[in-house]
Amino acid sequence: MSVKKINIKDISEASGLSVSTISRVLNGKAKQYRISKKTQEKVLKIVEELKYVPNQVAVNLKRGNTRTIALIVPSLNNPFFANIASVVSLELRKLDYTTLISDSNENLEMEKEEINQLVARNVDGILISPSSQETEHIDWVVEQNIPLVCYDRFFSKKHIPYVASDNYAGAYEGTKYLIENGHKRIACIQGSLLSTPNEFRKKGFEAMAKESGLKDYMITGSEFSVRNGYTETLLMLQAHNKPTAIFSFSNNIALGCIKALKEFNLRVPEDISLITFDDHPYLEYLSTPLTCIAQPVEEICAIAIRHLFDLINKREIIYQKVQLKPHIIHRKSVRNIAFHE
Amino acid sequence: MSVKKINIKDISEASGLSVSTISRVLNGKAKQYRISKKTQEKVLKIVEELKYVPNQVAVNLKRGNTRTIALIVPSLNNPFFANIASVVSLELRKLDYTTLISDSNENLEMEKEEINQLVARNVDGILISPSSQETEHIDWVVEQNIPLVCYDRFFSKKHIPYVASDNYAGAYEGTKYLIENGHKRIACIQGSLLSTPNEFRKKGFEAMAKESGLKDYMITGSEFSVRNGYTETLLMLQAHNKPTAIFSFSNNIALGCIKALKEFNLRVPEDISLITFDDHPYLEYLSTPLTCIAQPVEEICAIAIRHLFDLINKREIIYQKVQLKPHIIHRKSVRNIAFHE
DNA sequence: CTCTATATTATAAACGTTTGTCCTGATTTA
DNA sequence: TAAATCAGGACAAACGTTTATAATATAGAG
Repeated sequence: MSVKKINIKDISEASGLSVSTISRVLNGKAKQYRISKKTQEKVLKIVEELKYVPNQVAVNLKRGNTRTIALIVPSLNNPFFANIASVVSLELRKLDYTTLISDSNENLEMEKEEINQLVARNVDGILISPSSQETEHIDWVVEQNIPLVCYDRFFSKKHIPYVASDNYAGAYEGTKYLIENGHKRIACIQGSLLSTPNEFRKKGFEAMAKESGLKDYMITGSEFSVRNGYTETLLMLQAHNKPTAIFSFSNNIALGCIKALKEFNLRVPEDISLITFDDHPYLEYLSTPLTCIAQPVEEICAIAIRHLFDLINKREIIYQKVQLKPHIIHRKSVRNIAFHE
Repeated sequence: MSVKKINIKDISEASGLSVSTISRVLNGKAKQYRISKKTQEKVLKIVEELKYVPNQVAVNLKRGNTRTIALIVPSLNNPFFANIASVVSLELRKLDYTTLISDSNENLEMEKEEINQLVARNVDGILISPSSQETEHIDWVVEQNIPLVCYDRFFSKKHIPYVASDNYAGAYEGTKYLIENGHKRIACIQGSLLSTPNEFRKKGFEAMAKESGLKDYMITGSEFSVRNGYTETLLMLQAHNKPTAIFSFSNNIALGCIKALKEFNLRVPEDISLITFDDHPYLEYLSTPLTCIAQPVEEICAIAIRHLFDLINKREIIYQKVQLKPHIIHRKSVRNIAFHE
């Protein structure tokens, strides 16, 4: 039953050829070393028969690379990142690379541990959406010449390549849209204060607010989670003057928001308007189809991967910082109240 | 800038101790080999200073195991599996194992390739939701004594451990619920014909149909996808006598279903009732909160992991087949039409 | 028939660890 | 005082590959 795992030496013995010959035909170096057709066929035949597949661990050790890219996401439970994980792993597979998906749980310590693991495992590159602005562990990676690029979140103060949405523009436009629809009392529910997307979304919002003379607004919340969206909404609904519109800074926040609104029997958009960052297939079929600011996920992944491979292949690399414009998907959750009050 | 990756030999030289001593203190075998406190501290200090982290590739090669478990999902874009991926990777991390998530894209060839890769990479175990009933590649894994357990989908004809929902019971109960609510014309939209969950859901449905004398039903569809749900719904809505209820066999199918229903301006449940397999956070907030048959995801993951580790640790293992009862979450998408026609 | 090319395959070092075994002093036992 | 024990650590083989280099055989040239 239990067949010993067969290795290249077994093939060598079974064929009467040396291991180097086996290795060479298996690695397509047959002509380079002028190995006869006959020998090649013999090798291939035996390999086939014995179902030999080279031990990648040994190969990796010898070659020093692993054809593996690590993808660190803050949370796989966030559909935005699940989506990214799916896209990235499919893309990388096309390039014949394996993806190692790591969930840092929005936790710096876990992230550090993971980075350690990943470096120890000799990954060829790292794609990361960092959970904080702390960079010591990241610097360590870079020092070792391990290619690393940030996606979605990045380090504002470091020269580390990244690709992200233009969150400033997204928030700016979203806010503009709200204001154009007559909203004068707007509440933002933000996510992790430490993340760059949040920082820029906040700035974009504030810029538009300032520009249009909006005074009556609040920015609250502290986590990209359902719970945060829920409790913050609950809180603001009990304040003396409720906002006429809520700007949610992520899909999970929006979900919490909707939950709270429903419990309060508030209709969207009749009683209150809602706009959120991040699209999701279900958004269109909610009791009120949700207007959102959609990020160009596929493009972000594609460019991040390209940058990473530029690094891996040591191609001429300009200091890469890319911001992609998100776009508003208009659905039904924002009401025009310009003439209603 | 570019620091050469430091290895155990560097530590040995820097400390004037032999590599075996370094290795031993790092692996907690200090007392076993009676290494003095002083030496231990010295080693630890230098390791700390130089930020040495052992090359896992070499460790793996030497030890023959990788502390890595592969999780093969048919599609990460399916929230059900994304959820599983998240839960499994978090659980495994607690056990100090790394998870290698692989997306087989519902595609047997890809699955085979991946299994090859995974075996070549010396994973310590495989958790798989197979994309077909073909088992040649699986048998090959088992022959090599690589622990493998199926989750969600499995092989009906093989003695391979699995843990899944009791899909028969789920469909049986779901159908019963529909019938109790007066539905006499029911359409099922099924998923992949090759998958066991689909097989049992279909059987459960048919059993209940037979038991209650239901004659007027149809079973259609062939994929666990949004598109399948969409087109099948479109088709059945154009038939001469529309069903009064639709039983969707997965979340993605339901999404397609909802989309088609909306395009036809059909209200749920006033015009047509809908029930689906799989829960999802958004279901509660859809224009009609969707009644569903929820699978015990966390339990499935937990048990699958336990079985896998039983195998890994060669514990006494009874031929393990586990089916967990799903439960109906009652929301608003099924209408009682018992007295309406 | 010897010599040089040329075609083909073998040998062995190296990748970075772990670990069984051996070695050296020092201390204790008898 | 010789033998035995023990503390502390070093050596070197092994894991399964890849690859530079060496080796051998064959054939054609002269």
